[in-house]
Amino acid sequence: RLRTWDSRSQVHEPVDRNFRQAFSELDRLKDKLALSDAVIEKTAYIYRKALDKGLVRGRSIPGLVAAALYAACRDTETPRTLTDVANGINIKRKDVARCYRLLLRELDLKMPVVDPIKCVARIASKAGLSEKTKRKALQILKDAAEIEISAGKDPMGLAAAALYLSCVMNGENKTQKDVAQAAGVTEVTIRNRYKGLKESLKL
Amino acid sequence: MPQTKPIVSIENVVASASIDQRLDLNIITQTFPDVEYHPDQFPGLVFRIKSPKTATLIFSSGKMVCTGAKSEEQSIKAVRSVVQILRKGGVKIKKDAVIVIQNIVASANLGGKIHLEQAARNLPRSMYEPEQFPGLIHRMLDPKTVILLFASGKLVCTGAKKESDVYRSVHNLHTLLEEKRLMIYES
DNA sequence: GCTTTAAAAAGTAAGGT
DNA sequence: ACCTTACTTTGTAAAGC
Repeated sequence: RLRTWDSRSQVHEPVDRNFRQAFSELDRLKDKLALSDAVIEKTAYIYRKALDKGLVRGRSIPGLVAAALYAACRDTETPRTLTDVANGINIKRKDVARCYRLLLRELDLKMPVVDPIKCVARIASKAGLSEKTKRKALQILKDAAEIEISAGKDPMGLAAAALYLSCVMNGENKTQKDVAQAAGVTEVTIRNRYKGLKESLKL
Repeated sequence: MPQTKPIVSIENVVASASIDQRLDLNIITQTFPDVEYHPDQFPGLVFRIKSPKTATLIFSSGKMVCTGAKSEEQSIKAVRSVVQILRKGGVKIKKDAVIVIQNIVASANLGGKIHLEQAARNLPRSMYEPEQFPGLIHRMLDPKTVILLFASGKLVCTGAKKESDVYRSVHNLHTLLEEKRLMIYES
């Protein structure tokens, strides 16, 4: 396993030193972000393709490793945000996002769109919400997807709003601020999505 | 073929120009008090004119970049105007500027909503990342342009070198969306 | 890669009242 | 809650770090 790592460029190039350094960081991240072996292997596969395409030339290796890792999470629908990966590797979120889009463009990768339903569990546990509230939020999001209110909206904001709406309906005492903080979005976004969900789903 | 006629507006035209002679930007700065010139920050001097409303970057090499015009014609008119104003201010410019349109940005409305998520899966060379940006980014090969497509059916087309490229791009995408049944009409 | 210019789309964000 | 301002994305040239 992980033989992919060893079958790249010559061991004496500066690029290779950075390469090893970047991947020792990936090992740290594996624990920090609780990543599976499958995700790590997929990261290796994607990074290898980027190397073969010459995408690493003149670019920061950590940035591309982070982007490959994020792409692997997306491809396997592992709920890790761009911010999680960026914070873990200690790079700006904007840089990881730019490298990620470069990988999609140059390697012709097609990723499943982030599903707000898969964001619910994380937000709910961070905010300490009940199972009942979580269940109702999932149903709200399923209904929302069918009416296509989700198009163009941040999945995290939608999931947070569905959970907040669910709290209100279940009488669970959580503030917008609690949910917003757990989801990493602002109260304003929750308010806007909440309004949209209530109106379009007539709840 | 498309069921609706898209409404297209040219929003910004970028042109490069050269008067093939060096310029002293410090003298221009003294002559025209409204220009912005901070060589530490950027080598170009910013020269704004009210009509056509544009901002032209002037470099010591005599090359320029004009941005903000609403058409190819206005962009060319703006560059000529800048050169004329410089001459009136005492700057000796021998040749007329050689102007090349480099980029045209336009907005358009296809007149119907879009199944964005399906479009992301069915349109080649497209990416849709709602956590990063609300629009789907589509790279068209001919004309070679990039279109930012939104769920509302509105879009932004950029990268065109001619106004006709804009209309062709919008028509091509509109036709493609209809063929793949990604448009939702009647609102 | 960055710096600066312009403009649109729609979403998100931040600050003030 | 509002409003305003500002940032995200796309493309493009310019000279220089």
